[in-house]
Amino acid sequence: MEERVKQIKQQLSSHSYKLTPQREATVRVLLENEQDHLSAEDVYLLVKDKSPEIGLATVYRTLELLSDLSIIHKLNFGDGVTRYEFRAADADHHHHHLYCLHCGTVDEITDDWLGAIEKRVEKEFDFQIIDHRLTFHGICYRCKGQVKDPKKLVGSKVT
Amino acid sequence: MEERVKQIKQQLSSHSYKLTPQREATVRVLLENEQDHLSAEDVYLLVKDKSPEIGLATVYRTLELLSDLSIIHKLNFGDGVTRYEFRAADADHHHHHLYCLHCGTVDEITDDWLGAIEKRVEKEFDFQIIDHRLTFHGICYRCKGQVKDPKKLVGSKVT
DNA sequence: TTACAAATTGATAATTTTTATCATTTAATT
DNA sequence: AATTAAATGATAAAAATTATCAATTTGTAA
Ligand SMILES: [Zn+2]
Ligand SMILES: [Zn+2]
Ligand SMILES: [Zn+2]
Ligand SMILES: [Zn+2]
Repeated sequence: MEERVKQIKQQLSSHSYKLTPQREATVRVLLENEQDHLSAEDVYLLVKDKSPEIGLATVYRTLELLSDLSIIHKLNFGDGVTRYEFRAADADHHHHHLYCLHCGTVDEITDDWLGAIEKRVEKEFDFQIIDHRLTFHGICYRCKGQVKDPKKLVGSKVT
Repeated sequence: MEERVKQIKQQLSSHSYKLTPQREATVRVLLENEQDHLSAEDVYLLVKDKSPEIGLATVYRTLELLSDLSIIHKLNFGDGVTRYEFRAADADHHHHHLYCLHCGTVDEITDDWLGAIEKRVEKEFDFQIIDHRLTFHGICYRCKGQVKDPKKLVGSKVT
């Protein structure tokens, strides 16, 4: 934790940005909820618990800054808000998501399974891949059996 | 074209919805721009050219309806608006997208390359896949060579 | 056809999320 | 300490989407 914060501090300062108390509070909330996919509002409320003086605009600015520096990732699961999560410190590419259409849970595939497909894309489309997003929409193991007609669930809920 | 419209009319009526003139105009715009990924505003402006009396709310309602019935797909490339495109009439699953971080163009991989990965997901995660979204972010063949430091492009532009 | 009920529409208000503005505060530098 | 730049908080503004509601259209039944 302290190690991660220190590392982020260095990433910021290497681009001439400071790790202000507000930014640090935001970073810590993201680290403490690393397995979640928090919206800006989520982060704001969690930060406010500890540092009630922080403003929403600062949280938005911090998330944008961390995203610009590729310290965190922006995600969108079609529920109207942008969500954020840490990038794996080492991973070049992004893990994958399993989005349950019944309960809304987002599980993760932490490995990158797209290596072979990416090679094909680069070759067949002459497309230089920098990043990717892969999300499966369906029914998670928890909700198995609770859904009569899963096909019905697809549609407006998903982008 | 007429065939597709007729087919959609049947899909609607099988769920007790009517293909009103406004809905038909919207469907035709989507069909005429099938290779694009239009936003609601895009669709609205195009429909308005032919049927100036249509209201924006009706376009939103129609897109939502078509999406609910899985006649069209909602997409999100992180530019703040939801985009729409027809589902391949036959395809069970969705094609993939190549989003150029330099020029914003969206190209398509029309085949589904995820078959093997989906089998793995279903087995290893006990997750029943209904649909998926796969987008690669990078530099398209048109922009090749025009970008000095492609890694810099990743970040805030993308969800 | 006429009468009636339900579905749909258009105009617009309201909501939601995100960004912009700007005066003030904080931090770094001379 | 004085000077400059960076960052913040409050809040206005923008942008996209959804909700409301009176009016219109459509389908059905007498
Ligand atoms: Zn579930
Ligand atoms: Zn994740
Ligand atoms: Zn390009
Ligand atoms: Zn497409």
